[in-house]
Amino acid sequence: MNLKELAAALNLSQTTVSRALNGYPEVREETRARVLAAAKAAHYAPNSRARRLATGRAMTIGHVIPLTGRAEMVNPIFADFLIGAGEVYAREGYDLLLSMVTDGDTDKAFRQLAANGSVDGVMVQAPQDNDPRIALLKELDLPFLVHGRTGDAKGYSWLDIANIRAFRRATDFLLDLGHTRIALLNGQANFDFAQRRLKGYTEAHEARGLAPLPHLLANDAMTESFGYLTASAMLDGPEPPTAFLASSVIIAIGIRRAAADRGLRLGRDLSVICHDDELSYLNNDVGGPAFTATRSSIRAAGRRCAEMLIDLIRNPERPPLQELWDVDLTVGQSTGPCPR
Amino acid sequence: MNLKELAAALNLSQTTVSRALNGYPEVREETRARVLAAAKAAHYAPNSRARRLATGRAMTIGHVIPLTGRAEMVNPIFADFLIGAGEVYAREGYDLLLSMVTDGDTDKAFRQLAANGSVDGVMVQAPQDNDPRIALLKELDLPFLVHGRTGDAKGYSWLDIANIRAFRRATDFLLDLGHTRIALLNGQANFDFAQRRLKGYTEAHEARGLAPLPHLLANDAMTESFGYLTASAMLDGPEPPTAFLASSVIIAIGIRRAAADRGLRLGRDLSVICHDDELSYLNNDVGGPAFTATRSSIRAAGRRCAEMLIDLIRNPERPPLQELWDVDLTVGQSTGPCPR
DNA sequence: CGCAAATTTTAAAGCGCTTTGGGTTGCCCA
DNA sequence: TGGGCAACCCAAAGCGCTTTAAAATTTGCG
Repeated sequence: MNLKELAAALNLSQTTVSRALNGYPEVREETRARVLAAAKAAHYAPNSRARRLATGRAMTIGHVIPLTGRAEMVNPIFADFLIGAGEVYAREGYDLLLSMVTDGDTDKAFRQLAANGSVDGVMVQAPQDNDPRIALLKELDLPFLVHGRTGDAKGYSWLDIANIRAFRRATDFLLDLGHTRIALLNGQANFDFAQRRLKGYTEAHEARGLAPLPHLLANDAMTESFGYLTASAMLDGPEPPTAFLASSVIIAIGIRRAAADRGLRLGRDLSVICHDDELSYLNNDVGGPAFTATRSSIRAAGRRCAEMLIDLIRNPERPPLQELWDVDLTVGQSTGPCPR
Repeated sequence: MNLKELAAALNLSQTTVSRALNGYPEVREETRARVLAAAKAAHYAPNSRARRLATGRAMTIGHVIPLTGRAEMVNPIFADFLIGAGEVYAREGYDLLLSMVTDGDTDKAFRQLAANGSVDGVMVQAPQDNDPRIALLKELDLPFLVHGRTGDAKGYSWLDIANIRAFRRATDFLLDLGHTRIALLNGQANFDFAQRRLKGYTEAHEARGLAPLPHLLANDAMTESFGYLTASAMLDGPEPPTAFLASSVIIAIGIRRAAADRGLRLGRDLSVICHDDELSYLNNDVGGPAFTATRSSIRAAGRRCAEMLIDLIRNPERPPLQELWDVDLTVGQSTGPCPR
């Protein structure tokens, strides 16, 4: 059943039927009712391919996930983000086009999307310093929204959390407890968020005249094994840390395993703070939060990012939207005063 | 730049240009070369909306993710699956349309997809018994592939792992080690895979004249907190288990936390086996596998499912494709003989 | 009651591509 | 010389919708 047939069955023109269906005012309410009833009865749904061609809008938003060898670290986080964004897209009538590209092809993917018009806008996640994607998307004149930010963060729209402040806060909390050997297990160094977190960590130290210890800093994809191996090595090495700061719950879980292996009790023998994206399957709150954590729901971020991007798409002339979310520190069972 | 302009610039008809670009034989190689060069120079890419309308193919595959209150458990698993599938789609020129729907609307979502022709086929994950989606998709005549299976598993295409065998194997392994109080922390009971795993577990017991202990069986969304809370309760309860069987690494991590809280060492005081989907950020293999596990890469499953689905789309008359993957048991550090 | 204005409906022109069904051209061979 | 056959190329007809411009109908009002 297509529009033509439906119109014929109703003895109306395609124009009128189309207008009735799309809520245009120039059709009598009685006619509209008739049309809607017939459409429903016939299970008519406009062909989206034709509609997209006719309107010139794709009603689709693209998420491009680069698959580098290692940065699939994005997974646990990107999934929840995706779900948040997807909820909003569904509500607003947008489709979500997910594109997996091998790392070097990100450029090509964006150009392709822009050239063949299969999306109205794209979401950019986890920017690195001076991320080339931003310049490219500006050049392509494709609406986009960055989750995170980079560089001077001017001239484009983004939503980010206050990483510096969060990690400064977390570090202060540990310093206040008397810890001085605090390890930082961070994400890969080229990500902007990792740099900001390091900055917060460093600032907290410097404010007290302390210097972070280089042997306690590590960057890598945020996997459980990174947490486990690095914590193990640090704990077994000289000048072991008495506290860990981890950029993700997943890393913290690895740290916890390393601690357990050594018979160390979290919160007593060893302190751990992590950044908690509030992943749905890693709820940190059951029976009181397990990990002391800086928290910010990545899913909520996905939702808000989607809203902002849609806003941008609908109002192309809008100046950049920028939102900085503050992050709170939840004290859990994984921290305690520095032993001895 | 569109086809018309490109053709005009080349002094050729749209037909010829289109054919040259799409590799049809009835165009001279010299002409084709000219066309390709011009297209490249002009950064021409055919408008996908127009192409889809003209060909009648969407070149898109749909994944519909139901967002029930709790089954967002799917997350960690669906993300890796998605990545695997996405790799194949990209290679084969298909787009991936991701649709988040609130649980009751799954039907509507599928009907919509079918009616407005925005996808050529859909992927179905985590079927429940007698999953209504399967009947619906048959009725809608939309190609689909099920990851998992249900019911008699005839009459439609699927890829599944040998859940019964895997869990029977794992249970036997624990029984062989002398464990008799083996807890099973399974996924939600309505999922087909959970039922099969329970079956494997039960069969292993019955083969030795043992009966599974009801108080050691639990079903829920596969989160860390489910593992933690349930294991905690069981360990503190009467007749505590000496071994756990978990349907996911995430659950096992929760169990490990419960064990650590009680000063129990895995592999010595308590044994744990889990099913490992080989999630990229939860590598179980660093420095020897942490958990003894039945393993099967969910990402590889995603890849294969995508290939099968595309095959189905391209050859609509093909009889159902069905693949059952065997699962191997990797012995790690989390299991040992029953203490005492 | 009649005419202009407002309301409702329509025919037809795209949107940018693919594809059908012919045309041309050039070459070979009788 | 010309008929037949490839090899190339093209005009035009869709694909199913939206939207413009105009026609038909109804309404308002002196």
